[in-house]
Amino acid sequence: MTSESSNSKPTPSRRESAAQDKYARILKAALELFAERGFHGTAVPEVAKRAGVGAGTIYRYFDNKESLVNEVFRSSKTKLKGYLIENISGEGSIRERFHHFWQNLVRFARDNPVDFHFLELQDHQPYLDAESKKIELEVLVPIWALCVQGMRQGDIKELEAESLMALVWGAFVGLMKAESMGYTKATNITLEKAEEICWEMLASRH
Amino acid sequence: MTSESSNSKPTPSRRESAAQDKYARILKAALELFAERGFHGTAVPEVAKRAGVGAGTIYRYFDNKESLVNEVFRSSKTKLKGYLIENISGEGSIRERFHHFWQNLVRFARDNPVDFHFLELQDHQPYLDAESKKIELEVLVPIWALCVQGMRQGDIKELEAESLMALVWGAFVGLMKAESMGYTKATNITLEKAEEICWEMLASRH
Amino acid sequence: MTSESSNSKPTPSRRESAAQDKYARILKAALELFAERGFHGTAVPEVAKRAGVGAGTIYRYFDNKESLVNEVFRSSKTKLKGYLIENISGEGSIRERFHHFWQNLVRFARDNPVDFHFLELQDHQPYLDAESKKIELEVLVPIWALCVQGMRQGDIKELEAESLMALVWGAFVGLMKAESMGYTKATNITLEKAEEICWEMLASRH
Amino acid sequence: MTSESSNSKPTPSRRESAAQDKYARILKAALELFAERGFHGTAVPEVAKRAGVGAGTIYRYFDNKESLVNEVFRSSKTKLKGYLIENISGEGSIRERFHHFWQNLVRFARDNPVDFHFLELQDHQPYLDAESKKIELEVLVPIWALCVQGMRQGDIKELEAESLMALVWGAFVGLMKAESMGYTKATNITLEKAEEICWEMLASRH
DNA sequence: TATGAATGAGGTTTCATTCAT
DNA sequence: TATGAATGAAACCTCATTCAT
Repeated sequence: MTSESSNSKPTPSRRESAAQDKYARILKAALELFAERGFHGTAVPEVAKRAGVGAGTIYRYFDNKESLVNEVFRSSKTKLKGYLIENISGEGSIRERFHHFWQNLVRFARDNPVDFHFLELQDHQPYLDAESKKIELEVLVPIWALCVQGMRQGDIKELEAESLMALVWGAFVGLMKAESMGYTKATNITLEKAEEICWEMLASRH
Repeated sequence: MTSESSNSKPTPSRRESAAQDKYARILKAALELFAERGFHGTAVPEVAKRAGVGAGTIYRYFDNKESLVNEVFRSSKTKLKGYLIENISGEGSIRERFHHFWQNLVRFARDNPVDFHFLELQDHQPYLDAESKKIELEVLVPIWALCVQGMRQGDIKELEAESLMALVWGAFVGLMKAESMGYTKATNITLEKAEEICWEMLASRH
Repeated sequence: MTSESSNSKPTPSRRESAAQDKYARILKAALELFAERGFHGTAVPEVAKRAGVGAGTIYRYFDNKESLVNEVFRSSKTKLKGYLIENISGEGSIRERFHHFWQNLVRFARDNPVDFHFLELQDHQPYLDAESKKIELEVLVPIWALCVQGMRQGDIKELEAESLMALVWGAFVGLMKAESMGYTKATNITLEKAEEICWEMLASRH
Repeated sequence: MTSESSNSKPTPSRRESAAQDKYARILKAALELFAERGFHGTAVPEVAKRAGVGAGTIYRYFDNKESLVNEVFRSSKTKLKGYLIENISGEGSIRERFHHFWQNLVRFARDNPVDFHFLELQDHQPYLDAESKKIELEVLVPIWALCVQGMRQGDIKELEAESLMALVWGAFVGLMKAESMGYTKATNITLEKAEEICWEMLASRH
């Protein structure tokens, strides 16, 4: 009996996976709409419609709209975190590890443009709860570690790590934003040059 | 006796200035709330309350909420434009002119933190009208000119001007955002170092 | 010294006539708008604008919007009354007097289409006050008298006078309404034939 | 046990009929209030209250207030159309068919006084949409056909059909209006006489 | 006396959330 | 469990009326 068979008595796992699918669809629909129109500009029934579920169903998976946006935020941030930690900690020179960081960022933005847009082009502060703020920090930790180690080794400038990170991150976001507004096209070449430029922002001169 | 004295005979200018004052108060209140909660997160009567006027009064000065946010946007962008054009065009080395640009930006963000927050931390695209988009471009023109001239003189890297601008602007915004989120404190020293760092993003190496 | 001279001390009569003019302009503007959009569909400031006066001025001449519409109603009904009483009472055969009545009605509708439209195409009941209802009756009296006398003389059918009047009046209104809706064109010939037809509604057959 | 019994297992049709009932209640409430106070004089929440539903519910069944009034109009006109077509086309003498027409009109006005009042005592032009205007014409077609055929047969006067119709229809409306204003009482006898009188308006004299 | 800017109550409409099915 | 019809609070906006000038 295959899993597609019309089993009239659904197994727990079948049920569970159906629920997981529904949860995922709601999250995806919410992400898309929040990214496009912002939190207050998005109606819950619209999310339901796009997710292909009833409006009431959303409230079986999420306490309320604010809870939903926090889950979306955590989902996107967690995804971002997954990209960023690849090949960044541990071995290799600081330059090499920065290269990985940059590529991770590029990959995330290319693979998940909607998540990226949602995370960077909104002001989430008004509705973020404690757990979401915690995740936000977790994303930054490995980058911060990279900066601090780079400073200790003398490869990175002696400036507050937080400020350096903010400059580099901001530069990347600025480039993506310019692209999304149609001011420029972030080609691979541009992004490679941008990497070099941003590295020079960090690198101490010997 | 100056014209500001409590003249008991109301003149047209008195009325006019009362209206101007009211207009300004509405614009200010709207800016503050839009910056804090976004367009959709702000209710018109809240704006009215903060401006100290009746809800209906707003509609004597602005056609509708969308028109209001566009006027706020134009007001902030125009203010920014005013800051940015100081000492930027014309004489001096590219480095000097970049210094002025950076200082103008810092001054604007310091003098008008709410305008800065409003302009940079929202996604305005959905409601911007043609006139607002025009102003948006006007702000960028002098910076673009600086980049292009710098390239011609060999002082600035050979990369699309739009991308370079986006990187520098983004870096600055990133720093300010980090500060507003409490990650760092953008002291004068930090900002000076940031200027140097950002200049190096632009500067070609001889 | 002409009446147009810039006399700084207006005579009482000058003042009075200025006031009368303003009153008349308000009444006219209100009539036009009420006829076009109905009572609830018309905004008082619109009336003021069309009358070329300030919104507040209306409240110097009329207690409130309801009072205004009643004055408009009385004004139009009084005008109608003036038309209707011409050559109708007193001498001549019933047929001749009916002819005058019909012509009066036609003249009124032709001379004052807006008044006619206002009086006949609205449901005034909800806001008419006692005085207005009184005038409404006054308009009907001479016609009623004509009917009753015609009955006594055996020229008019033996049916309740009120019903006969209603049929004839309704027929005329129906014709005018059909014209205003574009279903037909009430030419002089049509109106003459209509007169004959309506007379036959009333006339007893010998 | 009939299908109207209190079936404890809700069927789609049960839901459907509940919705139909709600739709009908809203339509009825709207008709009553529009007839009484006109379109602009009626507030949507008032309609909701009278229909026994929440204010928001109305917007699940109708796009907006204007759409609601058009549906009410079409509903009433369709009802009227249903009455008017009975026994009017086809066989019988013109006089007989006019008799049916008149009786249909009387029956409609007696059975549906609110619809009649709504249809005749308002100026609908400002908000009628194309579909509503189409229905308006459809109602008139069979009467118009009756007139034209009567003319061909020499039974009806040689006057524009539209004008004749307007006179007769107007006469009837006048009578009903006079009754609703308390000027007269349209008894069966009055109505029979009125029929005869109106027929004479149409009938050609041989 | 005349004005029209100002107001807030009330209009139309939307939407987060609930609950009967 | 899932639905989506229903709701009423609250959104945006209008307008009858007032009142400082």
